[in-house]
Amino acid sequence: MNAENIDEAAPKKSLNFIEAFVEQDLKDGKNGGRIQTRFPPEPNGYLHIGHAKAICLDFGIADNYGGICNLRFDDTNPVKEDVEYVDSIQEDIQWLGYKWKNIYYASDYFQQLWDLTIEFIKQGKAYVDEQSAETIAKQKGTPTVPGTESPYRNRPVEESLALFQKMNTGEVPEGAMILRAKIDMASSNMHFRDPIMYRVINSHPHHRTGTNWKAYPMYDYAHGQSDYFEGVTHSLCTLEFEVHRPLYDWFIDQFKDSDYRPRQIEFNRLNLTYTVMSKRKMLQLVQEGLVSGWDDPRMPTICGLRRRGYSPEAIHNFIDKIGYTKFEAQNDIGLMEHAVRENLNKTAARVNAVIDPVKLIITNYPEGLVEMMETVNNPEDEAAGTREIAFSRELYIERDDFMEEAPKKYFRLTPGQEVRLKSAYFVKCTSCKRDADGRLEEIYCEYDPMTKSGMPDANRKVKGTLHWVSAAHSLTAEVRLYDRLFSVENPSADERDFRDLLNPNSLRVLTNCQVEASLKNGKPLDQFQFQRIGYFNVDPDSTPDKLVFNRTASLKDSWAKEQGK
RNA sequence: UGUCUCAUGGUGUAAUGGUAGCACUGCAGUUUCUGAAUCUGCCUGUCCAGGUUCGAACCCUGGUGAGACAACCA
Repeated sequence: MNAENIDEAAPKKSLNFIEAFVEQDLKDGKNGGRIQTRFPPEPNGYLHIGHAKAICLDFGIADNYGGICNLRFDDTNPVKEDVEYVDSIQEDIQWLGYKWKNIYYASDYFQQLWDLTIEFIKQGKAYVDEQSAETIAKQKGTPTVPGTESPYRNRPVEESLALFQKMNTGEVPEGAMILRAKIDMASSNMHFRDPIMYRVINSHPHHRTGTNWKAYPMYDYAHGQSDYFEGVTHSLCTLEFEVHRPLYDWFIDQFKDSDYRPRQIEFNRLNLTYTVMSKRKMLQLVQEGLVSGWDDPRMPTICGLRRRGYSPEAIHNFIDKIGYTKFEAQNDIGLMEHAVRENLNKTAARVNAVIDPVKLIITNYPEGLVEMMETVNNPEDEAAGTREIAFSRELYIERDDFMEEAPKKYFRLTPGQEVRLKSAYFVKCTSCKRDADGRLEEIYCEYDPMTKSGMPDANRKVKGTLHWVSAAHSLTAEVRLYDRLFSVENPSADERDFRDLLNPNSLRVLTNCQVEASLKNGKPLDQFQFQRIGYFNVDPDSTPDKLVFNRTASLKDSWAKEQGK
């Protein structure tokens, strides 16, 4: 490459294939240069991290190309839908930082769709089929065997028209009649074998239209037409809809009356290792009480991640890292953890907490003396400032920060080895006391008064640094790490830090967690492990299943231990 | 024995006819007031076989492998 080209080449940002399509459409002058997308959830569950991937794309494309993105609830099946979900979906999208232009509901188009369908039937392109679901399924054939035509296929238009009207009055029981498009029972694409356009549902009222309608349009019909009504230019969806695209286009062609046409483009859905993302399974976890709700921190829902301490930025970072392609991928949960660490390391305030405390007594430190030690709130953000924490003769440290007989690479407290107490002094262990069962009760050590933080001697090299709380100044909290209840009988935080715990700050936390749940059929649910290292959002109203923990040093150890290494 | 889609290190992704690059993981080292984070280095890749071309991850042909499709779900 010669010198002239370098300047042009350098800033070139690689596009994902969808952006490339959009740019090509723009270049071709399609749809008058308009860009419009939509995020079309069915309100039948809470949004999860997989939806976040779609949301970032739908809203992101609109933002990047000066277009608009609407929120549309695909509420064509009242059996599964509920306003609870409508509300939570809106909340979660907003939390992610996106603003839709308009909110639409597929149910808003029921009348329009109905009128269109009447015309469609009059043209002889659809018929009412009165066969049972089983019969129809049988006649459909298989992917390799052509289907057979329904005996009702060529019934008079007037008859279909009259029956279609009846389908919506309530006199037709569910399952007795459906409206089918007359296409091709021998098509190699199963979706063309006279697809169902309308079915009767009168067992459940619709969450918005109540009992006004008894006949409801199916996805394949309603979705494309909704896109068309709204002026969507790029209808982005996941790979499993690839086979539906020809039908999507077919229905558009039947009704379109201008040059404008929406275009469906598919991308790969998010598959996260160790993570259950099926709405059906998540619903089961909620209904059977295996989790505290859709926002249980172990859930991969947006609200669960929010409670777990993920920030919208962290989720955006993660989505940016994984990309959009045409093939199924397995995304490592580690990548998501990396994204959240990257973000929260810069923003989360740290506090001290001891989970499994053991008393550390500094034998040469004056009894009754209390020194206030200054410590930083966030080592990666000077603006976060400092706070003071009380230091005294008797402290608590983490039980596994001490080993009487330590292996060579153990950098924490062990007899004869000097370590730093974070923001305080260097101490050297002299001895320890054990109870009759050999359980560690107290550790004794001596401090070096010349090594207080900030003093010249504090620059001396030590291998290890430990966190601690002052016994007399600490408070006890009952904390739960996900499914594990840690009842800390001894104080777990100094007073100052305990107040921090009640602040709505993101805090680091250790979250080793494995859940095994059983499904109704007795088969074990995929063993899933929601998070190894995580962060927690602590809010004042929260129940005590929150834990603050400022140490990351031993995470690798504890994880290795769990793996039996 | 159909139709559609896809195939790049362990994983995730770039390169769209012109030097296979980036990130995560792993390993090694560095640094740090907690072994995290940071920083550095290393390892590892174009599914196979032909063809077109000066040149192929990319275009063509044929294999192989994977996923989606047979809900009155979306």
